[in-house]
Amino acid sequence: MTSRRSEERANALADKLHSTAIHLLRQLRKEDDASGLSAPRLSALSVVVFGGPLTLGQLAAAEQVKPPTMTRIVTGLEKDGLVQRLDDPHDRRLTQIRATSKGRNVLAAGRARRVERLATAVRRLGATELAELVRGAQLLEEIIRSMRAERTEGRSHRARDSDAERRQRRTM
Amino acid sequence: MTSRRSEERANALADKLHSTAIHLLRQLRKEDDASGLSAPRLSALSVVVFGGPLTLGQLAAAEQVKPPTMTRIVTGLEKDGLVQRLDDPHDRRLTQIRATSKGRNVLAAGRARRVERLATAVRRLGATELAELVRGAQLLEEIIRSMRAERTEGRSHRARDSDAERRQRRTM
DNA sequence: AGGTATCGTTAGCACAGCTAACGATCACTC
DNA sequence: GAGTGATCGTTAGCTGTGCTAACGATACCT
Repeated sequence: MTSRRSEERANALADKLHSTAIHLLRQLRKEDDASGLSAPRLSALSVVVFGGPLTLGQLAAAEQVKPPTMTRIVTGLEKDGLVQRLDDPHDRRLTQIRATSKGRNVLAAGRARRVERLATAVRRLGATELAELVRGAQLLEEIIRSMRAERTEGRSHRARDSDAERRQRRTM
Repeated sequence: MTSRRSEERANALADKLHSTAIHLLRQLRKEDDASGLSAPRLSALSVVVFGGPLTLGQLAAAEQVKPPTMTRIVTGLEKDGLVQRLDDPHDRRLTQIRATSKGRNVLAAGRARRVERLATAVRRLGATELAELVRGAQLLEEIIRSMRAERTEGRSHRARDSDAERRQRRTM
């Protein structure tokens, strides 16, 4: 039973999370230049490094991006010698993406640099606040997971049928 | 006294906040098509609506963006009839940006639509969890504020001197 | 073998971010 | 008052990210 009151609070919170995420990323983007890696590239590289070799399609899905977009990101990373494209011997349509040792090194450095400012600020928190923020991040992560799930199941209860919706459905 | 242990936790948290923000915005971006307003435009419009009339430069600063970028965003909003450019009678170099009534209406609708998915997910939380998330958002907001402040003061303790740093300093 | 599906790429669009350079205006000084 | 320098917004041009549409290559399946 969602009361009028708690619904408003949920809306306000959603709104704040939205703008907060925007501003956080705008701040962090400023550190990108230092590592020479943009956010999408850094994020993709991270998946490749930690997620082992995987196909371009899998990588695109993991990053919630369409294949053409990931093609370009990988091309950029490859040009910098951070990842390799490898032919899959079993299915030659696939191209496996693997991190090079340079990629692993750069990731460690770049990632550290990128989060440094954030981590510095986070370190100023007391233990209690840190725990609270960890909890908040955890909740937000679950929420995002549930949002993603919502997109592929139980669509019928959703009323509107915008372009975005149709496109989404088409590409499923 | 920052222990080795808590430093690691801070790094891990910073890392998680980073990727979480990326994924949250990627999800929300999918709703943009529905409102016809991209995230930067929606955000700028929001500032104009709630922050009253303000100059383009102030708007750019508020959105942490360079003036040329804001010029284009405002041009787009103006083309859609959501904001107006007004000459300042006291200083004719300035252009005041003001929201139209259409802009106010569209903001309400678009903003609601954009956060709808997020709000829906948020509403599934229990009261306790909601409070926890509110607290987390609040902490994160403060952290971002402190990050921004750090950029303009006490720069000396920062060791590296990258292109990004230099550019930042130059444009201060 | 032939048709269909899948994968990655290419081409082409829109948008957001930046710097550099410029014109217009203001403010200050001589 | 005239000139000099600062400030504001715009324009031009670059890079990068995201998308769809269309295509070639390969695999699968009957």
